[in-house]
Formats: sequence, C-alpha cells, structure tokens
Amino acid sequence: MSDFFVQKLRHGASLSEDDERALRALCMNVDKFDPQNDVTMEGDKPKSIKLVLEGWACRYKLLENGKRQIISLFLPGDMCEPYMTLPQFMDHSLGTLTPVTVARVSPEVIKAVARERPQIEKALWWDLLLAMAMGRESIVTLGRRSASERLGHLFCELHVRLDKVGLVDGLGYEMPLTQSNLGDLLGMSTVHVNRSLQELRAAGLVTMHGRRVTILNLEGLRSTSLFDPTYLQSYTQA
Amino acid sequence: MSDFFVQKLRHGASLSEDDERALRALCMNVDKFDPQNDVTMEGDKPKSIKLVLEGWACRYKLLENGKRQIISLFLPGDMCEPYMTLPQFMDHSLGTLTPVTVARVSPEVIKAVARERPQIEKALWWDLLLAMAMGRESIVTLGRRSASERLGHLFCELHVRLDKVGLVDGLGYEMPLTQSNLGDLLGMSTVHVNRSLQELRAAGLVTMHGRRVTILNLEGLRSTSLFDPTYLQSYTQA
DNA sequence: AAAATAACATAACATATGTTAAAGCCGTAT
DNA sequence: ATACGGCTTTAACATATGTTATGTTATTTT
Repeated sequence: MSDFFVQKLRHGASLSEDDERALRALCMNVDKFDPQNDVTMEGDKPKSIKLVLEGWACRYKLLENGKRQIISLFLPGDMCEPYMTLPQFMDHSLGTLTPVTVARVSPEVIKAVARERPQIEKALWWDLLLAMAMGRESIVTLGRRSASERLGHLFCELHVRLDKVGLVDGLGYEMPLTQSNLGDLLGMSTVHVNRSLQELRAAGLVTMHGRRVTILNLEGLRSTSLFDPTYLQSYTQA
Repeated sequence: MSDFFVQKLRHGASLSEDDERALRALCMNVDKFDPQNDVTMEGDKPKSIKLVLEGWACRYKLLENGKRQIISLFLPGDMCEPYMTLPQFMDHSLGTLTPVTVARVSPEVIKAVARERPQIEKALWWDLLLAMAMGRESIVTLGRRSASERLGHLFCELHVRLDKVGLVDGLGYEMPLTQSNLGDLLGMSTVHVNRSLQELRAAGLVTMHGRRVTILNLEGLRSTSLFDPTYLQSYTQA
C-alpha cells in the first residue's frame, strides 16, 4: 500500500484518522507512466492536479536552443501543483524519470476537502511553502555553488526528503537519476557530472553503485556542500 | 499616491471599488528604509507580511563562503511572502536595493479580507502563482542560459513586470541595480556582468545610461535571450 | 576646489566547465 | 551466446567565466 502522500503531509499538520482517509480518497484516479514520458506537456490546459504516488518525476522546460532544465524533482508523495488554481496552460512540462504512478485530483474536490478539514488545508499550504523553499534553494545552488557542491547539496537534500517518506535505509537510498538527468537538474554537462561525482567519491563523502547512493560522511558532505537544512524546516510547526 | 499594489493585483482578478479600498486599507503600517538595508534578516521570526509600496527590494541568501545570491526582485507593488502562512523563522533575508517604502500587514487581517472578498483571494493567489512561475524561470536562466542571455532575459522580464505597474515609458525604464547587484542576481561576477552588458550594447539590443535601461530592439533582445513571456501569463484569466 | 567614495571599465591571467569523441560496461532481447 | 542500446568513464581540447588588479569616471562630502 503506497501511502507516501499521507506520510509526507503528516509532517505539515497533525492529521486525524478521518483526515487521512479523506486524503486517501483523493487518490482514486490513478495512471501509470513509463520512464521518460510526459505526464503533462507545455501548452496543455490541465484539468487535474497531479500527485506522484510512486516513482520519480520532474518539472522541466526545454529551451529553443535544445537545452533542457529540470526545475524540480517529484519524489513519492509529492504534489505537482498547488491545490488552489490550475494554470490556463502549462508553461512547462511534467515528465517521469522512472515508472511512475500518478493520481489525478480534481481541483474542486481538493478545494472542498481543504475547506472542510482545516488540518488538511494547513498541510497543503505547508507542502506548497516547502516546495517554494526548495525552489529558492535551487536558485542559490545554480547561482552560487560549484559543480561538486551542487551534487553534494542535492544528495543532502534528497537524504532529508526521502527520509520523510521512509525511503532512506541506513546510510543511503535509491537514486534512479542518470548522470544526464543530474546534469539537466544541476545545470551542467554530463561529462562534468561524472568528473564531479568522482571528486566526491575521492573525498570519501559519497558513493554511487548502480541506482544507489551511499553517504559515507554526512557531516563532511553537508559542510563541503554548504548544505544547511534550515530551508526544509522553516515552515514546520513545533 | 503610490498605488502600485492595487494596480498590480488588478491584473490577477477584476476588483470592485470596495475590493480596492479594502486592499488600500491593508497598507496602514508603513516603514521607510534606506538602500542596502535589511527589512528582515535570516533567522528572524516575522510577525507581518511585507509589501513593497515603492522602491526596489530583494530576497537573498548569504552562503558560508561569503557569496551572495539574490533569489528574487521585489518591484513596487510586490508582496514578499504568501498571505496564508508565515515561516517559523526566515531561511533568507529581505533587503532593499533603493530607498524603499514597505507596508507591514498582519496575516490575520489579510486572511480575513481574503475570506470575505473572493476577488481579493483570487488576486492574491494569482500573485503567488506568478511569483512561483518567475522563480521557475530563474532556475532555467541560472541553469541553462549564458551570461548575456541572462542579462537580456532579465531586461525583458523587467520590461513586462514594470509595464504592469505603469513604470515603463516608451522604450525603457528606470533600473536602479548596480552591476554588482546584477551579478548577485544572475549568478555571475561583476566583471563578467560588465563584459556581457557590452556585448548586448554592441549588438544594438540594449543600452544603460546611469539608472536607465533603453531597449533598442525588443524582438531582437527577446529572441537572442530566449525570452518567452508565456510564464508571466499562464495564470492570467481571459 | 579638494578629497573621498562608489560605480564602471579594462586588462592579463587562472580555472572551471563545456564539447566532442571514443572506449568500456552492463542489462536486455533475440 | 550474441548483439544491441543505453549509460558511464576517460581523454584532449575549446571556451566561458572568475580573479585580481588598476585606471577611469561620476557623485557626494567637506
């Protein structure tokens, strides 16, 4: 039973049994997608909010010169859009990185649930504000961090995010991104991703075998990557 | 009478006279700041939402290595935080770039107004979603655009944003950022800002004299900068 | 007017990152 | 088993951007 969505939102507000049932009831319309597929394309007029139940997806944009930038990652439990208002048309695309299960939720239904259940409204706002904080940190990363700092920072962020939905075991986690994906996400070339990954490995901070990331020295990785988890916590209630 | 806030929100929802009065009534508590000052510092526990009535401000973060990244610009009429929830503590700072007039608005008051006046709630959401769209575009800019593309893209975006609040005349607008500010905003060194500015000038696209930007060739600037204004419009209702 | 300050401009040089290409690796399908 | 395709790794080289330093210009202060 994939319950990542509820598991995530518990961090944003304390939910009753009824709240959790109401959240699960939102996830009735489910679609499955293969890797590297578009869930929603730029220009589409979306009719539903997308919710990633399982697998990894992303928000991305293609430039006219052919370059691609991944704007944000969606991990299991992540919502792709704020619950209140859908755009007239998408200014970006949503695509899968692995096999993905998506729930399509009608904005009217989710708005009604939020109106009736204050804790759910609170949790949805928390989710939105957290996504915004992560977006701000991405700007800092892309503007002012070096290539290996970017990679290290990403691994630290994923460690925190995946831990919130129970997908970290011991020192590591499954990380299904290719080096080309990492390049599109961190604004660098595939070759340089490879080089920088080797730097981190040589420094004894992280290793990647296959799809698995193992953090060998969390404190070291955090400090060399200038990772300060504050931005992931500043909206979390005491 | 500086009315930029109302003028901006009109683009997000059609507001009645009463709506506009209610918005103006929010702007009672006003502070003035000198240039290069902090309105709110990282770590602060904010008690009010900040609204830039006049002047230019920004959201920024300082890294441990001393580097600074400006995350977003606030132009006259811009709100610095979403109306619904304030953070437990700031994960970034808000600072002025010019002399700035700020209104401090209590979240309870603004929430109450939004609840009673659906068009205001709609406009506030529109404002938030627009800010998010601009944040996404910043990620694309920092990740995948060259230095001169970044500058050109910024000038195009400012042209659209300032036009919405009546601050564009003819071909240009007042742009009070120093080259060092531009570097912090676009993730590049001051020297390289200067170089890239000269490229744009040499290409006959833009000039800067003093604090004034003049766009000589809007179509040319937009296409060389890969500027597509879609992201500024996708939440605007028909 | 002189001095102080901030911003802008230019140059020479260092370095991080991009580009292209080829080789090795590994899982999957035939 | 073989071949194929995607991913990773490595190398050599090109280039964009950063760094440091100094000069220039404008603006304010005294």
